[in-house]
Amino acid sequence: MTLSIGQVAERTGLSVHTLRFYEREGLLANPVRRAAGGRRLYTEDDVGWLGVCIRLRSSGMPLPVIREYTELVRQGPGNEKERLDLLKRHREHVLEQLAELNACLEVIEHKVGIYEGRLPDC
Amino acid sequence: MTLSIGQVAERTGLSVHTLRFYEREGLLANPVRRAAGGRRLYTEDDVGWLGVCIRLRSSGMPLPVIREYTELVRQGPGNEKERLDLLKRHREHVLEQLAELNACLEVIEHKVGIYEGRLPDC
DNA sequence: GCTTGATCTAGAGTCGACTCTAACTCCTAG
DNA sequence: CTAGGAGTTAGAGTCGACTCTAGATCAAGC
Repeated sequence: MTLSIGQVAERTGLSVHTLRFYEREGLLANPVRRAAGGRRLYTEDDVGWLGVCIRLRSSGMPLPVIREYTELVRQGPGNEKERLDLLKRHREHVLEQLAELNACLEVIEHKVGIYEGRLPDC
Repeated sequence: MTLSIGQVAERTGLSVHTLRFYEREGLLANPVRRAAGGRRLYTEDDVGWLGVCIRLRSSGMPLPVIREYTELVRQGPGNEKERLDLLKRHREHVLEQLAELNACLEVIEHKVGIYEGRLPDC
């Protein structure tokens, strides 16, 4: 079973523009198949991979780094160490973001506390 | 005691360019004082406020919204409800980001687990 | 007085990540 | 057989947030 670009857009929440853009940027693990006539045919696997990309993006991984990771995957077995390194580096980055966000949350909670009159103003 | 733009840059981690840019964008609660000769003189209060701005920014608040909040603060007492609304809206946004980041972290941990051989590949 | 380094302004440039346009093709329903 | 909607490409445009440049001024040490 294959999906059109419009169906994939609906499923992933990405626009068709963005899907084509991501493809041009080399973010897809396997080249997207084409129907006679040149239209893209996506598989469920493609959608799954896009899901991973979306997660990596939304956690702040730049497109070039996602491409790098994609290329490692595309090359097949033999570079697991590099993939692991890349993921671990990103994990650190995510943990830093979580810490920073929590610090921000504290600032906000504090101010909300003040404005709700639960805390003395400073 | 006052600080030069360079000293504030050092303390906040923002560049002097960014400090001037933020001022132009209306992100400072009080207008920055000037020395004879036109140089900026920052107070500790200014640095404190910049710290808040940095936190709001790093948690994804767009500059125009920070300006909006700044303007409410600048107007003085009487608009606490609006400030509170704005902060609460942002708090929701931060909580969503935390949830999303945690979801990303799970994906990453899962993949790391696979590459470390602790999990069966899928 | 002279040099050096920080600061000033106005405005231009950059960068990442989309987002859209134009001009065309293709498929389906009526 | 034709009208409309979805798809195609190459390339241009936008947007947010900086980041830098040019050319001038200022303050401190020699």
